Amino acid sequence: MAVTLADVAVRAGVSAATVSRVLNGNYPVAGATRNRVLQAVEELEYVVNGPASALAAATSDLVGVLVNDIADPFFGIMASAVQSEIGEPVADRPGPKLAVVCNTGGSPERELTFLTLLQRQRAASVVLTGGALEDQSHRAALIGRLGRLEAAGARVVLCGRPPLTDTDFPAVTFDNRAGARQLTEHLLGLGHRRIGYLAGPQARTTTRHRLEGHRAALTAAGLGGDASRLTVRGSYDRSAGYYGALELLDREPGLTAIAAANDTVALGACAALRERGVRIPEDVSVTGFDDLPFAVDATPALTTVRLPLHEAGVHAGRLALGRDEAPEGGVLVCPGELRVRGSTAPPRDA
Amino acid sequence: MAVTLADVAVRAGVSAATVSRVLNGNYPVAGATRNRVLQAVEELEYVVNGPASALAAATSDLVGVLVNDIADPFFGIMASAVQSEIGEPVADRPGPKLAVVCNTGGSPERELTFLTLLQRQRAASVVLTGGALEDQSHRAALIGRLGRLEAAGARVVLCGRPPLTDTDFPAVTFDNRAGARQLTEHLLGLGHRRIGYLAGPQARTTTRHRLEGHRAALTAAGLGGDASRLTVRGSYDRSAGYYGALELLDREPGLTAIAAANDTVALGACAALRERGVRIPEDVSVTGFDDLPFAVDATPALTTVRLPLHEAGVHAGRLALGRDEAPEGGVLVCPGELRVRGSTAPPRDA
DNA sequence: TTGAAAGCGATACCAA
DNA sequence: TTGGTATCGCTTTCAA
Repeated sequence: MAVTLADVAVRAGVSAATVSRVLNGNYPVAGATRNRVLQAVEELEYVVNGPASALAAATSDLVGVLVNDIADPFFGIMASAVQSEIGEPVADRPGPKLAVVCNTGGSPERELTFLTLLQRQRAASVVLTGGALEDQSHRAALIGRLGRLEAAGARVVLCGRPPLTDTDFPAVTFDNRAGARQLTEHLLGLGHRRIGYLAGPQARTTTRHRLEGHRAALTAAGLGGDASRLTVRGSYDRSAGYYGALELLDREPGLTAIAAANDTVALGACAALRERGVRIPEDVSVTGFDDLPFAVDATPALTTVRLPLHEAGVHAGRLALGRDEAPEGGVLVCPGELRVRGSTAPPRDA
Repeated sequence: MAVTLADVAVRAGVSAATVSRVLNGNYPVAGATRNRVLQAVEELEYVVNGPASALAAATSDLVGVLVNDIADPFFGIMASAVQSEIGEPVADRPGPKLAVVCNTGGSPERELTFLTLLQRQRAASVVLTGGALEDQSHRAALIGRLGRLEAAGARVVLCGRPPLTDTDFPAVTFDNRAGARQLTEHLLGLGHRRIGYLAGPQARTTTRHRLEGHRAALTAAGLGGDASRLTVRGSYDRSAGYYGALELLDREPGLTAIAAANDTVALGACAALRERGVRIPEDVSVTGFDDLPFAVDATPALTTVRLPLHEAGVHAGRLALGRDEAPEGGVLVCPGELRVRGSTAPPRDA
């Protein structure tokens, strides 16, 4: 049988209550007693029984992090940002928390299922990252689930998706519209006129907002007419960028630039262009939306809209821990900031 | 207060024991009773209390997956393979397990710490993925931790690292030596004679085995003399590939090929070369070790040694679940398989 | 086939 | 500053 708190108590010659107090450090204990307890813990190699303590305290030290695609470095960075934030020992609360990374794969059902699983584990908090599905019935189901989670004592934080109306869960969001607009404006400023756009999957907040920003820029430049012909939709992965770029070249051989809804897609597009013998950035410029270390040096011509993702993850982590006040109106917007990296070539016919 | 098993029992007009039996499905219950219980569960929106059940049953349905770098798609793929193997999450049945992805960042201390946290959660099993540190004292500490985990009832599986001598934890491994050797032999077969090598971090099993394979190929070709001059060490990330490639070009301007210890490093190398105006694959060929969807179309000239990663994850998942017999001697080797993708150009002076 | 009741291991309240 | 002890919600014999 495993060593229990009672064993430690006997060894240290104190009561179970005292051991618990020492371990949780949230109650005054005499120095000498304290040392004896710690020594007993050491000698017996005692490891707290998480479930038992979660049962008694009615909360665990698990933090759920829902991601759309765990193989995408974007989410990897978010997850580790949250983990490093919650992993540090905190003054007011005992015990480092453990992040449970749940990969929904973008599936709404799995999103709901994971939330139930996390509720079952009595997760201390839950961070939902990445774009949300724009679907009324899913939205309703989601709100129901999150409401029950909150009622069960969990803290809910949205990170990278807009706040849920009719709820007041704190949200850390990006200004996707403005960012995408800046991105396209930048290309326009360089003289590009035939710009393809690789959009994300249907009915996602990020997809829509970024596309809106892109179109707004085009329209302002009097190029709104071509917009829909030069937009290809796909998922947020590399293959979408690959096939999307080929499709764009097909539709418009005179293309001089491609803007992608995220960096992973942009990399796929670069691959397709290279395979076709198209030079980057001399024949076509490719730009992606995120700003991952991942993408930084992969495509030297990449123009990125800087979104402090890591920082956002930390914010979400703090909110999940309850260390920050929820921001004004429950929403914290991480502003976009344009950053041009390497050379972004002018269009061929400029 | 949250809905409990007792509430469901009252509602269904049965005892708590019966509800438990219905929910766990591991005991005969009359059909009618069963239905009444399930209906009550539905009506009350009952969610099992994981900690309570883990306490009573002395085991949880958490499976820990330790990874070296969660932002590396390699580990993302491993993690999701394990997750999908241990069970498509289903809310109403306690069967499916939940993967807890722990990012060690390659730090030995964090590795140990996470293992303690997982033991505390009474994890049903633990999968350690990726190369292991070659350090006696860490190895001893690790064996101690894993032994205690096992004693506490957890199943331990190694995936992508060699078996631990003096223990009998099942292991799923890759033939890193043979794979790396094949990779370099392939380059040699194409006529390359000045081949740079981007090795991984010090004291890692994968680093050493792959380097040995590479050197064996060079030595067999009578090129062992240049090996150490043309080897640069770094971490397993993109920037290591970036700076490593620049360093290699510096040391040997006449370089015609670069082999990298993994795909992420290879991509970094490609970036550096492009930035320097070196053509890939015309001036220099770059090859990476893994075979990730991630890398597949990123570098068309990439020569890869195919390692069935997903399959390895599945194996690890099965072993973690106890669904497979532990393989002979506790070790399952996933053989390497050479696969050439795209064109790998001949050396300039060939 | 079902119910009653004894734990599982830690927490926190109430005394001392 | 400490100890005793009643929970917490579920699982699992043991009886019925």
